[in-house]
Amino acid sequence: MHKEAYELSERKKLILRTIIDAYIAGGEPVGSKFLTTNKRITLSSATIRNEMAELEEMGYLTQPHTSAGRIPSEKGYRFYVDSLMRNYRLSSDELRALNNLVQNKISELDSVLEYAGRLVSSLTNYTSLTVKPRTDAVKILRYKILKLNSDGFLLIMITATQTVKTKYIHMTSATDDDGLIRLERALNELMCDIDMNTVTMPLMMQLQAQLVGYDSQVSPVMRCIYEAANESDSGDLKLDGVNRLLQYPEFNNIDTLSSMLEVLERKEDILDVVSKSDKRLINIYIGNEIELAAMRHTSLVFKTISSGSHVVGAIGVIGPCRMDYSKVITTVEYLTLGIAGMISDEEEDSDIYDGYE
Amino acid sequence: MHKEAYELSERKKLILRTIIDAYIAGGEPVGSKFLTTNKRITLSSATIRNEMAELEEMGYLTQPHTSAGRIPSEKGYRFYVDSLMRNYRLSSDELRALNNLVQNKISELDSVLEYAGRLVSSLTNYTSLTVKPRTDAVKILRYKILKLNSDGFLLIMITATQTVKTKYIHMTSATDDDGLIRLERALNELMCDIDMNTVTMPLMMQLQAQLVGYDSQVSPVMRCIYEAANESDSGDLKLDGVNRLLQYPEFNNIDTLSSMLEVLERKEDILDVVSKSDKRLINIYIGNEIELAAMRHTSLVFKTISSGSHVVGAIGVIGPCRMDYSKVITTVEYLTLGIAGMISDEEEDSDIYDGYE
DNA sequence: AATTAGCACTCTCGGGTGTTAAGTGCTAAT
DNA sequence: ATTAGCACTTAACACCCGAGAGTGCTAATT
Repeated sequence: MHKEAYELSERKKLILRTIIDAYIAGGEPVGSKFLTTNKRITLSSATIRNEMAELEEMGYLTQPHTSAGRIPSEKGYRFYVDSLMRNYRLSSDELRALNNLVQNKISELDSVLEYAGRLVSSLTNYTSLTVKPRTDAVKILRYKILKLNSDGFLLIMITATQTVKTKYIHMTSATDDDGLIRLERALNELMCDIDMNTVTMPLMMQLQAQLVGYDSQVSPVMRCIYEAANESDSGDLKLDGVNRLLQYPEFNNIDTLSSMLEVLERKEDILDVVSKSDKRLINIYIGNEIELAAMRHTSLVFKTISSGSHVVGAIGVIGPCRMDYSKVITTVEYLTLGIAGMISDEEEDSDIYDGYE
Repeated sequence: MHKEAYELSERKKLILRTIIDAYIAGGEPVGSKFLTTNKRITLSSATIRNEMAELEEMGYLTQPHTSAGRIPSEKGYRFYVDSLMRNYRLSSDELRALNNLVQNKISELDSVLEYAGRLVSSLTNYTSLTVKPRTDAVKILRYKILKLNSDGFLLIMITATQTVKTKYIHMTSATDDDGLIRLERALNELMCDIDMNTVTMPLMMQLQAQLVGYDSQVSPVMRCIYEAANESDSGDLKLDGVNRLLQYPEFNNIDTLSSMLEVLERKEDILDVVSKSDKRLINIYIGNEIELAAMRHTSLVFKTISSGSHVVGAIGVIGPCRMDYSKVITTVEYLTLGIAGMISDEEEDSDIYDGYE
């Protein structure tokens, strides 16, 4: 699969994997002597040292200083994630917690994501992130007008993405029922399924023409429609368990921590990364693999949740490069699949999206 | 106003104020020698030392260790805020930034709060917080039913707080228009302006009775109404500029920082404090004045934004006890007033709340 | 030819020590 | 009542030293 796979002997792979496992678990540089305690490695420390020196030369390991053990480099982690890592088996407790959330069928996606974030953070002990995707400008398929009282009416818009938006519109001058019916008809004739940025003067004039006598209503209505169509939910990123990062020695340094918090606060950047990501597979960014300079010492793992063809959210984890990738990946994948299933179940009940905001 | 005001000679007050001003500005314990450089104080360091010793005995100052200068105690800060502090004058740059936000009439309250938070944080250099209040279970004043297609209809609910909620309801069995009209009428007769927790069996049976032939529709509708009424927007707290706290030496200690982040993550606690606060004046909590143990070393300043009689949000600042109270108070008050004004302007345009989510 | 034992070397970490600077409290003089 | 002067306390910093961990290299062993 990878060129590197042929570059390394089985023995080197074993040593590399053992080192990375140990470093992920303990967080301290791993020395040759420690490796001799591993049952699967029956070599003297000297031989291991030679192998480690070669692995370092090849770029899989680095040394914090000459008299310390080795720690994985980014290339090392990458190879580990791609080829070496063992599958994590969720414990029964963990499974129970995860299933609990999925089966508990909380109807609103927002709260599902909130609980999911909290759960992922507590299970993995890293910071979790949940994303609600941005919804771009949207086309409106159909209009309904509902007179509420003598002062105004409710404009109901059904969008192309099968959601409903409503706006209350205050009537500047009394408009009789006939006017509202004509307005509704005119909107449905002229303003359906078009890109709001292409509304031109001729169209506007046509609209005005159809509504002679009620044209004072047109401009507030148009404003509302325009707003509703462009209400781009710019995407929402929520984090949970930020303070968990503090327990890892790599963030005991104030500078590292500071740059980390800065990243977490630049939510647009993270949203950008998520929006540009693979929508079907799990995404793993290790250290500098992400373009953000301040994320040099952190890794990001996430997966989007899809319902049918469209993305409804994403769940992931942010933590140190020394992350328990195996556990994180398993947890995130299990949960995203579960939530996707839960949503598609729900959609069987109702074709249109039930409950929106 | 305060008993303490009589306890202190003018000279003590001058010394105390000068110490607190200096400590807020510099963050380092203030010694007697430094105070002699102040033009308004024409005393020798020895005299000042005596006064400082007395102020310490009275509880306004403390000493980190015997050979350090003095720092204000919580009592000291409290007295400073209540009686000693000078008014801060916003600079023209600051005024411009603040006015810019207020005059820029962004229509959605959400984005206004978001920008306001960012602005407050950047102007004061502390962490800002913005709160959208929780909306409790709500009574529904009126129902409208709108048939969208043969599969289902839209249930529109106008609430007592003048907002509109809609739910799409899937029809299990085909229901003709007459059924929907009768459903709407029955809901408006029986289910208006009542507390959802008091819906009793007799009421349910009455409802069923009015809808003979269509009763299969009743239970999903009831479920939706119940959900809509109890969709308690549990309040939303957003923070901005968390990383700014790192620049203050009081948070250079990992433990302090950790407990701080923990507090920031327990948003419910902060929401609680805000919801129980004074709705008209600015609220200032210094250190332990707040019940949360982990906030021992932080202060919280905030003010709610009201439109007419109801609270639409709150803006504030979290920072070290050594906070530039004067600047923070002025900034927060100016901005909350500005936003309140901006909202009430808007409400002149439309009686009902225009644009909700 | 591959592996291993042995050893000199390097580097960090923690503890101990001495010095410096800041600031105090007290006493006696003004 | 105020102040000068002085002895005292303490944190902070720099410095040194030894212990411990781990390495790379060489020579011996399998």
